[in-house]
Amino acid sequence: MSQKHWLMKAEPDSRIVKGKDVKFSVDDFEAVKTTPWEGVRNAEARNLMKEMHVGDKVLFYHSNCKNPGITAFAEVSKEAYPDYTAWDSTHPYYDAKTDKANPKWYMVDVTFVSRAKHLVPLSLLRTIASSTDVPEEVSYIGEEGAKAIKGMALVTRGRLSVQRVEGEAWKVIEQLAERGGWDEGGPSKQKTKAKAKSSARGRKKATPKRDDEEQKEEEPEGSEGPRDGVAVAAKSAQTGSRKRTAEEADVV
DNA sequence: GCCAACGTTGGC
DNA sequence: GCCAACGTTGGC
Repeated sequence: MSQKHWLMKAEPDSRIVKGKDVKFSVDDFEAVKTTPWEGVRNAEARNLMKEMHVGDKVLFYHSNCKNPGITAFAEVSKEAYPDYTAWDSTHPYYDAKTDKANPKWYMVDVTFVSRAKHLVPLSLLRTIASSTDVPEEVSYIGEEGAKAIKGMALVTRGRLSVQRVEGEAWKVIEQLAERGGWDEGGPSKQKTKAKAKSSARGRKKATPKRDDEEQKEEEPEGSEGPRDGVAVAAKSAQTGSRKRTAEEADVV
């Protein structure tokens, strides 16, 4: 398998951008199952999406929230195609500088696969990355595993919203998500509050919307509508990019 | 094409 | 809500 691995960020908390809520949590994701990863407005993140193939595996990451970390596993279900939200002036990530004849921004479709049994917090990954010895509570990942974590873009360059993940690191994340072992009630914690959110009025976000108006049946409230989740990605998307690196930037 | 100013991401 | 890191923009 030439299958590759990736990590994509989304924001689980409500945040209104241009009148629309860009929230897209793991609950939203699980509810819609498949979503266009709209809104990425960063060249490097966009280039990485263009490299994706159907079946590639994706780590779903909660960003800009109380307990940032990996919350689910997903996979690419449609290869890169133009991100039509760039031409929608009402969209939070409208880009007036692009035109349909020459698409600048692209997105892929991503499909939910499963939840991480244990949310794998960024704080844990950082701890592993900064420790000379493998933290005892996750000793099962071994030194090699710890080494793989140290090389993750998530740890070495936080701001990229779409990142490549090496096979070794993927395996370690799987182990961590499956076995846990650290104090999940710690600094931020996440565990228990799991459900309840998505149900909140069923907002899903990005469904199959196309630019006309999608089907958002409910929600009369107007602007801050529920869906659009992926925008998150978008936002963060603009972050990362290359500056000094170029290491993974070779993407182009 | 360098670099300072500015804007944004996103952890804490 | 603060602010550090870092990407982007634009003057020169």
